Amino acid sequence: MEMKMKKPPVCLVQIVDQAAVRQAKTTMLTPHTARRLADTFKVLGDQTRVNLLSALAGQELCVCDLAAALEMSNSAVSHQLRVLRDARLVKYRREGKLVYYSLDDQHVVELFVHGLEHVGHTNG
Amino acid sequence: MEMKMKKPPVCLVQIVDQAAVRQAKTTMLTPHTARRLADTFKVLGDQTRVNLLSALAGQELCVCDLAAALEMSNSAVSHQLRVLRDARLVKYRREGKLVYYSLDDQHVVELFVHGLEHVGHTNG
DNA sequence: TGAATAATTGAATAACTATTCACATGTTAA
DNA sequence: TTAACATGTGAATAGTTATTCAATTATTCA
Repeated sequence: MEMKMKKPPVCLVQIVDQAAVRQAKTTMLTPHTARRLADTFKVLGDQTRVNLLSALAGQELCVCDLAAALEMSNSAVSHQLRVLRDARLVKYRREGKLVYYSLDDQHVVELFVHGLEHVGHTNG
Repeated sequence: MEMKMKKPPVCLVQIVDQAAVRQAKTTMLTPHTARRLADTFKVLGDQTRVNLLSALAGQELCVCDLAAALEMSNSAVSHQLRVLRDARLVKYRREGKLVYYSLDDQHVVELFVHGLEHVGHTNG
């Protein structure tokens, strides 16, 4: 969760290893890339959205069925689906009164797999 | 323009496709796993922590050098390092007054790579 | 037309979180 | 002991967000 607080004064604490700091600044991601990467992970960092994505891993589902599967209100699900849409993680198609959502690509699944490896669980 | 009002039904879960909902419930992660996966991504979903991890990608660094590289206060860095430690994403070793942090394993780097693929894929 | 259903959305609110500040802890060296 | 320094931490604060509720939009069908 990013906060736009005013920038703190640069701390004038002593640097131990100037070369190491310079090296770190070269390996660090650019501010723009770091922000975008963090934003991507932030979207994945919510249980409801993880549930939505894993429910969509095998099939497309309409909003009300997603709500039933997650046992949540349609409104709450719809709000989170918008976040996933904005992050280009899911796509949707309308079919009459229903809107079917599905994963936008397989990257999410790979991210889940690697994340689960870190978690230390392989089930799910 | 006024809207005709209708009281919402008591049960607001209207299932369209029972079989699809059952199927979704089987593909969904367990609540415990979903929570842990979301927690992992949540830790990665912060620009400061992304910066810390990418700074540590090539070398170990002490707290004050990390603070210098990120141009943040030692306190703010220390707070976030604790989050990374609790998530077992970084490890540390004390050397006199200094505490050197490093990546706990290289799996974080892989997560970053896959996350960056998605970032590059979204193009905006 | 109008009613019914599915989905979306805006506002409000409560819960969460990243940073700052002040102080505490721990280490080294005199 | 004392000082100096690196790091850690609790509380306060302010920005953020997930959910609920109510209303709106969109589509189909009688």
